[in-house]
Amino acid sequence: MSSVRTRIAPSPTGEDIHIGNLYTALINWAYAKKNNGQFIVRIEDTDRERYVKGAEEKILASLHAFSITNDEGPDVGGPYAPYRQSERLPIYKQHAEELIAKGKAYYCFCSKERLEELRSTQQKNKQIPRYDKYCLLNVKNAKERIAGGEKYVVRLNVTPDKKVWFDDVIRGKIEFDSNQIDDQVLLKSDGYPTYHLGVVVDDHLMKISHVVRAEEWISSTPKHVILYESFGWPLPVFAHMPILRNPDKSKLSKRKNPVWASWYLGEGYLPEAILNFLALQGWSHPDGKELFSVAEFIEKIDLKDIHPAGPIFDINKLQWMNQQYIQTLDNSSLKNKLLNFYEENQTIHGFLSNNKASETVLELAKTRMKALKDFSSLVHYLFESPGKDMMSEEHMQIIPLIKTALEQVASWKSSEILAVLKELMSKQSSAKMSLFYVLFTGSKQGLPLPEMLEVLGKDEVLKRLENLQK
RNA sequence: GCCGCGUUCGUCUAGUGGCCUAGGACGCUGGGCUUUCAUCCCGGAAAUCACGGGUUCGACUCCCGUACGCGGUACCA
Repeated sequence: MSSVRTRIAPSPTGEDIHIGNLYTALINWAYAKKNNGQFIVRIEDTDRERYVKGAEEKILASLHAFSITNDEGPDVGGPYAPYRQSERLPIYKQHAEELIAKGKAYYCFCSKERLEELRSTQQKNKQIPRYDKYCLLNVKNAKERIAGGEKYVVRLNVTPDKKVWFDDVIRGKIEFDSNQIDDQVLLKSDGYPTYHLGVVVDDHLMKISHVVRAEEWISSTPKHVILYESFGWPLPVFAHMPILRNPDKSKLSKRKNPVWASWYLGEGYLPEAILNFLALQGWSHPDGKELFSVAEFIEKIDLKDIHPAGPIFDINKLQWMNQQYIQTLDNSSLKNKLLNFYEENQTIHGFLSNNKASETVLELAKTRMKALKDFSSLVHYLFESPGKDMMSEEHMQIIPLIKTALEQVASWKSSEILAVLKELMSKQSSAKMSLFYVLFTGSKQGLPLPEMLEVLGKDEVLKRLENLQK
C-alpha cells in the first residue's frame, strides 16, 4: 500500500489560521499520523491582492502551538520543495503550456470589460455565466501576440456534454455535467496560477494521496478532475469535510464569530481542549467518549466516519470542555500554563512564581475557570483591596464586628477563620457570608473566603478593614 | 436562476431494517453536597427522527419527490 500523504494549503490572506482551517488541519494531520504517513503544509500565496505580510509565519506558529507538526513545508523543507507556490511559478507555467500543447487549455486575451459584459448579458438571459471560448475559436496568432508583449491568461478547455464525477469518501459519488463547468482561468495574467492549477499540479508533484479539504471545494473539484485527466495523472482520494458554521448556519465568519486560532489561545483555551472539541465536530468517538486525547483521536479516526452535515460552532461546549481540561491539570502544569499566559502581567506572574500560597490558590481556582483568562478576575483582589465606594451601609455596620472577631483568631488558618465567621453569623443576623465577600473582594462571590483570607494574612486583612473605616 | 451538498432534542452527536415508547454530551432546569461561587453526584424538561409518497411482515435506517438550509457560480482561495 502506498503511503498516505495529506496536506493543508492555507493562503496567507488573514491575520492567522482560521479555526475552520485548523479543523481541516487536525483531520489531515491525524489521518496521516494514523497511517504513518506525512502531513504537509503548502502555502498558497498566489493571490497578490489579498496577500497579508506575516500571515504565513502566524499560521505556522499557530499550528505549532497546537502541536500539529508538519513533516514538510516552507519552514522545514522537504523532498518536494519549495512549498510556497509563489516560488514555483515556472512549474505552473510549464504545466499550463503542456496542457495547451495537448489542446486541453488555451490562451485568452479577453479584457475584463468584455468578460463583464459577457457575464451580464448571460445573466440577463438567464444563462449560466461562463466564458464563451471566444479566444479558443478566434485567436490564431496567440504566440505572436504574446511575443509582442500582450497580457494573456490560460484557460481550461472544458469539453461540453460530458459527465465528470469523482468519489468522495465522506459523501459517495458526486457527478457534474461538464456544461456546468466554466473554462476556468488556470494561469493569471500576472503569471501566477489560480488555485485550481496550483493545487492539482502541486498535489500531484508532492504525491498527496488524500485531498481532505472543506466542503466549499466540492463544486470546483470537477475542474480538478478534468485537470488530472488532462495531465494523465491518477486521482487522489477526495474527502470533503463539513464546514463549521455560525449560529445562523452560514459559513463560520469573522463578522459573526471569533475565527482566528490565536484568539482562542489568547482567551486561554487550551490547545488540547480546542482540538478535542474540534475532533467532535462531524465525528464521534466509537465509545461515545467526549473527552479524549489527540493520541486517542489519531488511533480512532477514519475519514469515512465523518458526518457530512455542517456543525454550528458551539462555544458553550468548548468552554465546558476547556474547564474539564483545566481542572484535571495538576498544580504545577496549571501554574506553568498560567505563567506563560500571564507573561505580560507582572503582578500575577510574580505572585505565581514567588508566593508559596499560590499552590492553595491554584487548587481553588482550578474548578472555577472556563479559560485561563478567568484567573485574573478570580484573584485580582489579592493585589488590590476593594474601595469604600463598593460598600453599602450594611457593610460598614458589620466592619467593627468582624474586625473584633478576626482579631481574636489565634492561629491564622482557614479553618479557624471559618469557625469565627460562622460564629459571627450565628450570633448576628445581619452578618451574612455574601457581605463578608464584598468586604474583602468587592464581589458577592469568589474563591472560598477563609482560605483567601489566610493567603492574604492577618495583618493585611485587618489593615483593609481599618482603611475602610477611615 | 443554475449546479452541488445536506436535514435525528436549542447545540454537538449515537443510530447502517426489528434491541428506538430514539441513547449520550453541552446548555437549561429541580435537588444533594457545601462558608459564597464553582466543582462533584442524583433527577427533569427537551427530537411526531424536515415533510409526502413508496419498498417491506416491519423504516430514523432503503428508493422517489417536495420543502428548507448551506456551499459554489471570479484573472479569491
